[in-house]
Amino acid sequence: MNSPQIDLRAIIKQEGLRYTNQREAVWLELQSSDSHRDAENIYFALRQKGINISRATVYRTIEILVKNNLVRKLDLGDGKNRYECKWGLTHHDHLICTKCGRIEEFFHDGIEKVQKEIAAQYNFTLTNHIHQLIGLCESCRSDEA
Amino acid sequence: MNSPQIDLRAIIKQEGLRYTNQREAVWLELQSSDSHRDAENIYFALRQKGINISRATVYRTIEILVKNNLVRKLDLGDGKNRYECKWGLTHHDHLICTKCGRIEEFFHDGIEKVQKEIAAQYNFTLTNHIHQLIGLCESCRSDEA
DNA sequence: AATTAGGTGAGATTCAATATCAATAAGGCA
DNA sequence: TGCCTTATTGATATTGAATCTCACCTAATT
Repeated sequence: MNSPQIDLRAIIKQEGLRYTNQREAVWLELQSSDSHRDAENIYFALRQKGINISRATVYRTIEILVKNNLVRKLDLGDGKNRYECKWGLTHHDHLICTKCGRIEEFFHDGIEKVQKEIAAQYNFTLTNHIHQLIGLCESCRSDEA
Repeated sequence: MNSPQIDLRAIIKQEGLRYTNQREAVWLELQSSDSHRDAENIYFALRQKGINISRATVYRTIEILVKNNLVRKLDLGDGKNRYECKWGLTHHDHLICTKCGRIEEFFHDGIEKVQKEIAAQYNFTLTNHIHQLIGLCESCRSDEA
């Protein structure tokens, strides 16, 4: 399921922004992997490929992608944001192993529905949610003790 | 339901730590309000009361309280951790208004159960979870144009 | 009271993320 | 195509929460 060509150029234009090599590069880099990467990781990956880009631009571009719903920002609680390309992915939340950092994705329709009910009950208009199950994965648990 | 006297001294001792004025002060300050406060807020509140304490000690003490399950650390995604005194509170998660910062608390037994099921399914030992519903509260929604 | 090991505070340090601003390049137009 | 306007970029400084350092202080035991 390789990127069925999202037209980033069109999206960027629609926002009244300019389509630059750097913006394209960040988008391609994010698309190249389905893992949960931080900004520094993206930055180094691009530099290593010989692409001239600065941290500032990486951060700025990711922000544009997030705002346009192409990329999801994750806060795993370790002080740095992670990003995952949303393209081709269905919605999911995360299970996180505190020891090895392993991340599993889960989805539960019932929870999604209940979330909406709760929001309605409190008169909130839901725009987002964060749901992370935190613990030890199987192999890390057996390592303990 | 005012603090039915948790014996912080006993807990601190049991940890092999010393019971100091600063540690007591941080605990009392956290107990004095049921809102979601950051470390800086606690720090200033104590200083304003004439208590001599440093940021380092505030952070260190809160960490002790968190480890001993007296205080809950919240990451609301704005770069600073918030803390809430757990004493007398039942478990709950949060609804957060992105505009005014208002925080509502919710609890749903069904979700709690499903979380455990999901963890079991992935062979994770659950130690914690983060569940935040993010959006606009009623009044902020009507403010929007 | 003396001892001693843990605790504290002021300030330095870390680190992710953002701001600054001169230099650069995208994209419309002639 | 070349020019011009203006958004964008990049090197660097800056921010801000949180942590570290280490000399001084104090709780707690004898």
